[in-house]
Amino acid sequence: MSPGEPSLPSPLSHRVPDLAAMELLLAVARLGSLGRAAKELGVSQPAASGRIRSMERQLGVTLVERSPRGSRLTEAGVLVTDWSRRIVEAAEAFDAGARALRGQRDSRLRVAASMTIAEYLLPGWLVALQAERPGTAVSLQAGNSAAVARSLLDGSADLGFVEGTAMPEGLDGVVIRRDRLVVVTAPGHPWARRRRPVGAAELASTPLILREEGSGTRQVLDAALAPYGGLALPLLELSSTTAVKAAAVSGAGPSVLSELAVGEEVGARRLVPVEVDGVELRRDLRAVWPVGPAPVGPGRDLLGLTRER
Amino acid sequence: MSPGEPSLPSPLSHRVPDLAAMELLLAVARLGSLGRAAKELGVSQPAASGRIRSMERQLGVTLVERSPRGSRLTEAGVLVTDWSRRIVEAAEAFDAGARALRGQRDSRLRVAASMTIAEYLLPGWLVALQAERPGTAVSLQAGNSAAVARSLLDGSADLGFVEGTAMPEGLDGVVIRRDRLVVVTAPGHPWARRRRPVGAAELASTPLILREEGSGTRQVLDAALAPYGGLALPLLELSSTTAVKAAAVSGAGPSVLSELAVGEEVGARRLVPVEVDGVELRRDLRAVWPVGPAPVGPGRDLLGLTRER
DNA sequence: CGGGGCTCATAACCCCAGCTTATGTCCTCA
DNA sequence: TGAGGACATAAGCTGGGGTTATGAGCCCCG
Repeated sequence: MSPGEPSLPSPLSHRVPDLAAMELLLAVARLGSLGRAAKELGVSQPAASGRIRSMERQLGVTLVERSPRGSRLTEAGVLVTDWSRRIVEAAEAFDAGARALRGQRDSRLRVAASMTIAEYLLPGWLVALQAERPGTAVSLQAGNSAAVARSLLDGSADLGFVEGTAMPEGLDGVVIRRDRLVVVTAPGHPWARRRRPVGAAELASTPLILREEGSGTRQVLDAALAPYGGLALPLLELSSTTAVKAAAVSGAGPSVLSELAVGEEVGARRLVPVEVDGVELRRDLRAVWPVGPAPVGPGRDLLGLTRER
Repeated sequence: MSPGEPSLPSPLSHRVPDLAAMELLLAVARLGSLGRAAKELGVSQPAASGRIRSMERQLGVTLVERSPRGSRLTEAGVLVTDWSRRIVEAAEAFDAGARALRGQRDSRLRVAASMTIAEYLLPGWLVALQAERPGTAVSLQAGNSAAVARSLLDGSADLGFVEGTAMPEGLDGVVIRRDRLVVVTAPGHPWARRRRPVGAAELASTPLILREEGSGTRQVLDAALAPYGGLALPLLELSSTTAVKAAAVSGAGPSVLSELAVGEEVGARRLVPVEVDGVELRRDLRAVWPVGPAPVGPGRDLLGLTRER
């Protein structure tokens, strides 16, 4: 009952239907019939009927109106179907990523990417690539900028993606996007309610939750704060973006993260962005390849999908 | 093999681990130990170990390094964990929505909302509200503007959300957001490759995939096109946003939809936005309540979460 | 009007994925 | 050297979800 509690009372998966049920519901919505949906998913009609029924029981809401000449979604069914679609689409991104991670050596396109890009952008690109060029096999290797450069130079990757200010030796590339670092706090933190932006000097003198020294994010931050009293002050030093986010959400203090990394959290108000004045916290995201002509074939296709908007 | 094929060869759910496994993986990442993660989710340690192992088998990738003093994620594990988090977060939104849909009559806050808002915005708000005010019971009733107004006036709802140009009789409210309608086509359509924006007259004279007459989207479009040769021309008239999107994705023709509705599709390049010149396709999203003072208590809390940015 | 051809539901059976408990091994630390 | 934590292995049970077979409404058409 105390408001500051972690409050994890729940095995979420017990209250939410599984992916198969959601796929089935989407198929029913699209095809207008349990039987046809069942056939499309390769199960028997009674199985489909039962699955939908148990989903309705679990949710406590009627989803489809069954009639002797087909099934239509109820109003609630339309909502549940749309919410399900979100989950299924996230699952498609997962699948595209996982498939690339499994990474057959004979893939038509071998990609090497920095963690941030592999985490937040690449799965979406892969889904789009799959839609545009079905059957293109892509493999993914994630690592820091140095590892990406190495893979490209020794021929074990065809196309790379890196973030950071400098362009690695021996590579050509293009900027595909600009990333902004944002200062975030838990909603309870005083900075979350501030009217006036936080100044650069104040930011430089406030202990922050940060990635360890040497990370791309940290480098950009240190460079930006150098004119205002030296390097960023660490309150906590953690080794992964996820850990940093978790600490920030739990209210341990303010943090600085890529806007790519905090999109979801900001949307759900688990984190609040804090305006900052007088510091430019931007960095380029680049597609890179060994010095020479730009990639052709599937690499070129993927490259075409990476531009913002 | 033909590129235009529907190409649904797959029961996605067979290739993607289930939610329980993903929750478990997130817990392992956070807690650094299979045993502790198992305890948190209320299962035995061997169950957790087996689950992770079968997820690794399914994905063909090692996710955690097990050692006699704990478990750490591998590089691939970090990626998979992050991709899983996306899905779990979508599932949280689903859960929040479903819970509201189940709608106990004794809920502290009874919300009535138009379909578009209930589909695309409300679940996120409910997740945020839950984070901010744990335990607030919310019920949801979805319908068109008239139904929302009725619910508010007869006292069966406390707070409403509607889209559209006019403010319903007998209600007070505030604009919480502006929605833009966008013209979209499948990537293969000629408009997707156009350099010059489509003109208003051209839009008015092109048959479009549309919601049925009387829908909010249709009204805005008709009003905007009135000066340029009358009402919008229907190529197909469908009864749900989902059906319209599906038709547009399949390449049946251009369509006009809320940018809320097409965000995912545009991100994954299943749909391409087409620039339009000379038409203002905007509408207001409003929070509404019976004439009188603005809501207090949980209604006020929710209202505070609905402002953009 | 009577018979396909849809729809969905019910019934009876079956199987295996995944859980539990009990125990073993390995490492670390006091 | 012994206690404690973390993971693995083994054996046994259970039930959710699948299957086939069949029945019952509704529609249309000859």
